[in-house]
Amino acid sequence: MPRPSTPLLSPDRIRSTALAIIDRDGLDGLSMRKLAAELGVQAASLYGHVRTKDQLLNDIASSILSTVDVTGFMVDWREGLLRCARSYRAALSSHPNIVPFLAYGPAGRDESLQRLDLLHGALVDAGWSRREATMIAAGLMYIVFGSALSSFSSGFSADPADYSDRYPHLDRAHLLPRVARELDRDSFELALAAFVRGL
Amino acid sequence: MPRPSTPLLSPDRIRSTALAIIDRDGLDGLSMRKLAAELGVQAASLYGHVRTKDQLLNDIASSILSTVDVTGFMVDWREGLLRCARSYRAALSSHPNIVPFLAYGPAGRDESLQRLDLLHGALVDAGWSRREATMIAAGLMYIVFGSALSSFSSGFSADPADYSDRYPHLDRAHLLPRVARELDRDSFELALAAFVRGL
DNA sequence: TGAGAAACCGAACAGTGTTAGGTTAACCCA
DNA sequence: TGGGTTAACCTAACACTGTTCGGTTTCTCA
Repeated sequence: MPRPSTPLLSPDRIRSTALAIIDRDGLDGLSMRKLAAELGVQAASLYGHVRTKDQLLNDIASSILSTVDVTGFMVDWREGLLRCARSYRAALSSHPNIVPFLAYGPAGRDESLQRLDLLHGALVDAGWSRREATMIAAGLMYIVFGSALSSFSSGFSADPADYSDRYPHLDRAHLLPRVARELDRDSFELALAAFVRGL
Repeated sequence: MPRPSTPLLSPDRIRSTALAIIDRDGLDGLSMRKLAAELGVQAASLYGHVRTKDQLLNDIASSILSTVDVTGFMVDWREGLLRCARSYRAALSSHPNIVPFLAYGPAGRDESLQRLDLLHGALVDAGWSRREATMIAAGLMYIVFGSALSSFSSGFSADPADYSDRYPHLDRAHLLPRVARELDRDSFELALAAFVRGL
């Protein structure tokens, strides 16, 4: 098939299909050939619209992070931290399979930095020193990314019986995926509340 | 070269060489052929000592995590949390390039679970409910892993000039790798202290 | 001394991201 | 209406990756 009448590919379609594959099959489940096949196309054709796979993943990540909301900082810096962290986590946990990628490379993404910059400014305005503001923002990111990694409760999804005898103190209930989700959220809320309260 | 008089390979030698490559070249820098070459051997020979690359990485991770110290819980649960978190972070940050691997797969590693179990038991003994203990332990792991990801300060190591104009609020100082290390540690300590204090 | 296992190697398989070069259709301008 | 340019796709290939199969040699143990 040479040049089709209406283009089959567009950066948007590529990104959204790639994200769908990641959501469905995990980060390792995405290959350029598979992505191309899903788009009804050969792998090489993708490179007319996308510079590299890494760039594609970065673009996807950026578009996810762009949904993070840092407004509501004008009220109160504590409230601002809480909202920002919750919004960040919501964005990440809507596509958990891409989090390992974020955790991988450098965080030099524009979206991250713009939001970090806003956060930093708001904290300085609230009376913290620049250094303190940087550390508080970093601490917040620790909790957000740590909780999004899903290596914890969600990582346990094996047979609870395997664990119960070997780790007597661990509550078996949280090994069930359904409970794990909820517990993960509650753990995040607890960590966030404790962190902000302890400042 | 057929069978040599004294074996060239051993699981230990393979693990330590692999870890050295990871430390030097990053997680992506480790391939079985490169590892074999560094050991003066062909890639296929590795599979007589190691089941799979993933298993090798898991073993390396386990040996790193085995250095985490969870003693000192008998004094005080707060002190126990602090020590455990610091020890955990020290272990991770001694080999930062392997952290993305830990952040990736499920945390079903024996070393992780044994320590989590001890932590959990100590918290319950201190009067927390089982559910609370689980969430506190999770929160602690969020901070430890979040801070070990190095996607933050260490991820910025580009030219500070690139950032200063676009993100006016961000302190440029932390873009220097030397300062970043220190700032990362301080951010971790601040987050940890705030978290434990806020409980 | 002989059997069997242990340790390594060469070659191959299926998969990966990516590039070079070719083919055709759509578009724009004369 | 025709001709050249360009955009969009393709096939084929390259250099990798993890892993397996079968073979060769040497060591170990009975």
